[in-house]
Order: sequence, then structure tokens, then C-alpha cells
Amino acid sequence: MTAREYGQYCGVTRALELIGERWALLIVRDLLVGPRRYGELAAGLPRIPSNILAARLKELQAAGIIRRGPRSRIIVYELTPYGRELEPVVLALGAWGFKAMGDPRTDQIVTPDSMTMALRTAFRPDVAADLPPTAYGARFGDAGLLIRVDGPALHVARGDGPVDLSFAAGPDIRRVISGELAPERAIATGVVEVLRGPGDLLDRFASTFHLAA
Amino acid sequence: MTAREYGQYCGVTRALELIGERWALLIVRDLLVGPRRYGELAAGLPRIPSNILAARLKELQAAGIIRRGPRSRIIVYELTPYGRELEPVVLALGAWGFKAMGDPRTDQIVTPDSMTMALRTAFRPDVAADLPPTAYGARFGDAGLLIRVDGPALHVARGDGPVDLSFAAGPDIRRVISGELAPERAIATGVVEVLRGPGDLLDRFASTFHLAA
DNA sequence: CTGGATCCTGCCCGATACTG
DNA sequence: CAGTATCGGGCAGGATCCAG
Repeated sequence: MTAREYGQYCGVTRALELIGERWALLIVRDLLVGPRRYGELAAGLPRIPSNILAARLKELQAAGIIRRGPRSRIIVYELTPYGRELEPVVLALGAWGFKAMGDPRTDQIVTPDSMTMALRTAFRPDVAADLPPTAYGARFGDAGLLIRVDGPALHVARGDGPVDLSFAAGPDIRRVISGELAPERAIATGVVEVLRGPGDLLDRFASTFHLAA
Repeated sequence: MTAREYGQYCGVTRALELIGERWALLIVRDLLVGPRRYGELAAGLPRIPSNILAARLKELQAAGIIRRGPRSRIIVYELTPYGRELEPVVLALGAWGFKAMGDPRTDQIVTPDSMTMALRTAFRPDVAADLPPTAYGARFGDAGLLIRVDGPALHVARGDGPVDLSFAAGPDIRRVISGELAPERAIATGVVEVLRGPGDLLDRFASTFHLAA
């Protein structure tokens, strides 16, 4: 039950003792998007063994990072305030790892929650503040995200709704966010398929969401 | 050799594949302070098995995070530019873990490198910018750190030198940095022992290095 | 002596089957 | 749906040994 310790009195080691074990921070990543049920977490982390998921949930609960939601009818896991403070860690890790992402492989998936956190990582509030409010409907495979940019605020939710630009894209959207692939070329090469709305709004999208590679 | 993968095309998973294994980020933490030899790393991480240290060094090298230093006479490990970009990750983890540090136990040690990174984590450049340049000599157990604050810049080095305030402290210095323990009370209770210089400079230290708990 | 490599033991992880 | 039970394999932990 007690995590293996590093024998040092240090903030980094303490953090790693709490969320350093395999899969733990990915559970946190998905819960940063919103409360999730056991089955939803399992669906967002298809390769996690169910016993490991159950064990991590217990450990994270014991550490005060997550809690079972208030409603007793259905069990929902959510971050505690302390767990929510891991967001800078997840964002920093995501930004760093972004640069080491090669091209997508066929055995790699993109989940709605990981995509949501990636958008939060790449979001540039200072750039967005000078742009008119914009809503994007992004379809990644079978999942759709409703991305609303309103000044320096970003809201990402699952599902659809009224949008200014609706598009479908695969994992190669990363090359647009990194700046490797210009928006117009992304549309020309089929990496991004515009479903509805003016395609040049993808320029605004690319300047709003950007991470250097 | 190839790290176990998570099966997701995501920056966070990619990062965890590269530096998510046990001990890896602690090696990075110590190398953020400066280049280190194999034996120095082993000394800073007393509980790491030697085969694990050797394996991590190889993996981090293969990932382009560290490299063997230029001089062939003695082998030195240092961070690559990409490895140095992990500093925000380590600082964010350290700040988060800081809040979960309880009281120090007798089986926990404080190393000079972990203390150096803790100081970097707690450093407040905006506060320091308005203070006169100050040099502190801090003695933690047998190791001494020379802490120079010059405007918004912080330099921490091992060893001694001319300082404005010299003090000795144990792990409980954390309670000064967290604000739980006022500097004057820290001196009065013996948590901090002033060796040389005006004791009220510890107030300046406490306002320069602060992390909420 | 530094910088590892080698062996063995044990625990965690992974995969699957199963249950309230 | 939300986990628990069980088993095998592989990495971690610890001691020892080897090469430059």
C-alpha cells in the first residue's frame, strides 16, 4: 500500500512517490478534463489492466489527489483541489513531450481527453485575447470536440454545437500546431478536412493553438 | 531497450515513456544543477542500485536527454539542450510535492543537489528584483551552499565564499520557506543557527524563497 | 578507484478470467 | 458497471564481481 520511497526529503521525490507510478499521471490527465466514471477512465486508457486502474484509483484517493464524487447513485472520480494543482505538471510534461512526438503510428490512438489536454497545452491566451470569440467543431475520428475560444479563456467540451468552423482531422493535426504544416497546405493535402465554414479560419486556429517543435 | 509504451499519440504519454521510469527524473534533477560524474550521481541518489543507474543513463542518452561530456579523460554526464527543457517539469513537480512533504524522517536525507533545486523552485525573482544583492552561506549537515541573489537572478553553488549571512539549518528549513515558521522563531528555536552576519537577514531570505503550503 | 556488468531474489505490472 | 482474483513475466533492488 505504501508507495516505494526514495529516501530523500525533497519535493520532487515526494511528488514522484505520489504520482510517479505507471499510469497514475494519465489518470490525472483525464480527470483534469472533468469527473469520470471507472468505465470512462478505462475507455480513455485502453491498455491499462483493470486491476492496475483499480489500484491507482485507491492510491490516488489515499494520497488525497482524487475522491469519489458526491452522488452515491453512480460512482464518479474527480480531482480534489490538491489534485487539480497537478495541472501545471501535466501541461509542462505535455509541452515537453510534444517535441518528441514523431509521426503517429497505427497502434497509437488519440482520445478525446488527451486531445483536450493537448489543446490546453498549446493554447496561447495572449494571442487569443486579441482575436474575436470563435467556436470550432473538431472531429477526431469518431469523437467530436467543441472548442470555444472567448478572449483569453478556452473551453473544450465533447459533443457538437453551433460553430464558426467545423473540420475533421487525424493525428497529423500535430504538424499544424507545431507550425510544420501551414493551414492551407493542411487542407490541400487532406490532413484537415473542412466540413463547414470558411477554411481560412483554420489560420486563426493555428495561431491560437501553437507549440514549438 | 525500447521503453514500454502507452499506445497513445499524446505529448504526456510520450514524455512519460522517456522520463517516466523510476529514478529517471531524479537523475535529471541532479543534472539540472550541473554536469555530474557517475559516482557523484550515485552519491546523490544513495538508494539507486548501480545497474539501474547505468541503465537509466543509457536510456536517457538514447533519448537525447543527456550526453557524455566532451572531455574523454573523465566521464561526465550532462543534459542536452532538450534535457535542460525539463526544468519546468522538475520545478512544477517540486512545487507540488513540496506541499505534501510532512516532517522529515530520520531515514530521509537532503542532498546538496536536491536542496539546490528546491531553492530554485522557491525562488521569487519578482521579490528579489527589489532587494539589494545578497549572498547567503547555507550549511545543511556536511554540505555547504553558496547562494547568491542578484536582482532577479539566482546562483547556487557548492562551497563557501564571502557572504552577508551564514547559517546552518536542518531539513526543518522547509517550514521557514513555507511560512509556517517565522525567521525569528526559527532562530529562537534552533531550527536555524546563525553562524555569521545579522540574523534579521533571514527575513530577507524567507521573503526571497517562499512556497505556499 | 571509478565506472560499470552480472547474478539472483522479489515485487510490480500486464493479461485474462471472474464476480457482486 | 465496477471492480477482484490469479498467474506469468519483466523490471527493480541488493550484493558481488570485473575492466580500464
